[in-house]
Amino acid sequence: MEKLASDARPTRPNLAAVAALAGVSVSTASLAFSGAGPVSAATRAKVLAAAATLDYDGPDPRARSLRRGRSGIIGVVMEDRLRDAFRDPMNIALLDGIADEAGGGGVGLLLLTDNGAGDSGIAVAPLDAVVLVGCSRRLDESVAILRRRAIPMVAIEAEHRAGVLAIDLDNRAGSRVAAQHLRDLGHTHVAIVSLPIDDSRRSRPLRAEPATAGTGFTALERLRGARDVFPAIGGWVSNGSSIEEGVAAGIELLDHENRPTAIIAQSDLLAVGVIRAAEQLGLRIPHDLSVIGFDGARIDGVAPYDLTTLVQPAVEKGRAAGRAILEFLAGGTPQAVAFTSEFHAGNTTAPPMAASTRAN
Amino acid sequence: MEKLASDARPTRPNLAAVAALAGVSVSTASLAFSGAGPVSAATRAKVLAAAATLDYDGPDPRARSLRRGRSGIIGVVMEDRLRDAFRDPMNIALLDGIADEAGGGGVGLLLLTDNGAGDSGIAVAPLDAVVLVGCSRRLDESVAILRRRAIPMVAIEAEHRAGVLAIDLDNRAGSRVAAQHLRDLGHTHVAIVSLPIDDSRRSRPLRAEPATAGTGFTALERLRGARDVFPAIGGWVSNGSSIEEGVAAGIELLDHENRPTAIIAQSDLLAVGVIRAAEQLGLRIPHDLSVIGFDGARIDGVAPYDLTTLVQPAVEKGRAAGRAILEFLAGGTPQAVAFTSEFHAGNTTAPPMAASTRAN
DNA sequence: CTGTTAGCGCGTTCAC
DNA sequence: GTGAACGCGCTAACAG
Repeated sequence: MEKLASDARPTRPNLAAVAALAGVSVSTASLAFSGAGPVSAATRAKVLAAAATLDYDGPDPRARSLRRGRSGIIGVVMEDRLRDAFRDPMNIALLDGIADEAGGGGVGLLLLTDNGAGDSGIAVAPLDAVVLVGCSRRLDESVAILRRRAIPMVAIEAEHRAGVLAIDLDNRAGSRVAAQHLRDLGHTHVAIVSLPIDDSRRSRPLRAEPATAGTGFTALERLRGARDVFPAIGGWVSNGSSIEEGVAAGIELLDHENRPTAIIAQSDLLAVGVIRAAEQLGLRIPHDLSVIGFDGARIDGVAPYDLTTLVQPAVEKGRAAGRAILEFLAGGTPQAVAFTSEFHAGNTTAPPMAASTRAN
Repeated sequence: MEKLASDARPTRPNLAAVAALAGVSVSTASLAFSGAGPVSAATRAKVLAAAATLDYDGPDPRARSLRRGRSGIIGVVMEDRLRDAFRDPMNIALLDGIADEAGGGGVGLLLLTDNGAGDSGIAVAPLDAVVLVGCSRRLDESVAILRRRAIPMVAIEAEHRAGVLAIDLDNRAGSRVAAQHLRDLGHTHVAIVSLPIDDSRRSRPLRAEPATAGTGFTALERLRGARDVFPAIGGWVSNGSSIEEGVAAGIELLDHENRPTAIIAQSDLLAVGVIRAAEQLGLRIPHDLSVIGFDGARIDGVAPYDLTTLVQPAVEKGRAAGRAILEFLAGGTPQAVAFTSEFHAGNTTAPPMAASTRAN
């Protein structure tokens, strides 16, 4: 009795129901929807009509993905909280590049954050492939899981790992160019404002220690580049790429007697913040202080300055990641890619003021 | 023969294999992983050991999601390209709020863009629920599909639709407050810089036409609010919420004799752009021009101004959406939510200069 | 061109 | 506590 009563379908119609109503077999109905095989126009029409009658609109994505072994979902893993990650325009450009290249044809980007704690969803999401965005060793466990699952991985600017395709940027060489530029101008007292270099996420002075371990791979590489030229360079460790952090760092570094004549900021956002701080302190750019950034973000609000910086191809990095993933999914074996940043000479750097003219 | 040869498993181990090796049944093994049922500690240990031996690490997400009818994925649909959507800090705050509330426990946010063309992935992604972010009628078809699939939908600031839970903001009332503020100060010649109001995505003058149709629901609501106070208000339609667009609009509206004494910008980013444009033209804020924004984005780079604006609870909107979705998924029927924006009196508005003092 | 048959890998009834 | 069997909804082989 109950069974008969519940015959009024409280459940979504399935392909079998449609096929039955259309008077064809399930496989035929399946082909009619996927369009992957030879189906006569008449049959397809019948199937579609039956589907319309039943309010059925295509195969269930979950069953489809089980059967095909593909979900159409690409995971994008970041270590930060979303709000922090998206504050940095480089990450947005990256995402955009990935979406540009791999986002068509029914694949979506699944945003995942993973701080190594384990509840990241990485282990339970139906992923076809993964892009690791600047991910540190904290994620080793997640990476191991994905590797066992044979899910292709691409890492953008991260330490190289077996089984993870690397998309790199010449962070060290670029920073070296920046530092050399300052040295060539005659600067000797130079400080750096770095991106976060470890988990602590505390804004603090940057000592001369090597800081080998740590999570901020990009930050460490850029630091190494600067130290290739100024081995003992110190400065300030920010806790994120933002103008605010740059201002704070700038105040710390500049608001005393023995201030540096030039500052290398590890991102353009930080550089803009440093410039703001300098202005607040009454310093003129570039006469009293040279500032150089990194990224080429073309941030609104730098005006009237044209920031000297290293322009990196952020969108292209994303595109390369997207292409690599498509190639993986097509069964190929994409090659690692290394991008280079390009020095842009703006008007925020100049020779240090001579001591004579310096005193006011 | 072939079958025996291929016995060396080239395929990922599955639960059955693990169970066999552990000498237990599949259901027991399943329970050992999900922890959902009573399993003795000894048995679980055996299962886990077998899993480790086989390099098996937990149920296949695809099969799991078919069986349970849940994928753990929440779709976030935006109409824009990602790069445009993420340029607006409000959208980022929104995402963050959603992730905050619904992002724990193995669910991720799937970014989908849909321009109504149909290849959005919305139809094929294994979604548990969807958040529509400011989506227009162009997405009606996608919405219909989701509705037939009985996938819960939440829409943030969109025209109300049957079967879609609304999370609203008092855009009209807020804009009315802004406009009234200017009127109270004595302004009569006021212009507006609006967000995009249709598909054309062309920056252009805003005529006095009502512009009823169109995709920009939020923009139209805010426009209506302004017209509640200044019925014939005109201005400029931007093609996105950015400082650059604000500058362009500002130049258009201000660089001639008969310029307005106040400008209502539909976003803080636009407002900052307008301020920049005004500065470029040698106008002082707020003496020569009053500017009022919307959002309360606290944009880096407004200094030294404290922008007069309407502060909206963007993160809270996201949180509400996330909570609503969780409630839907728990079988409940969440209620629509309407948020209100709050007027913040900064220092970018003032009475219009008297004619006598005006002519420098 | 179309129908039949077997699973994909798992969770969940039931019994024992 | 544990085991056996069934089916989620679909698609990939093959057979006709």
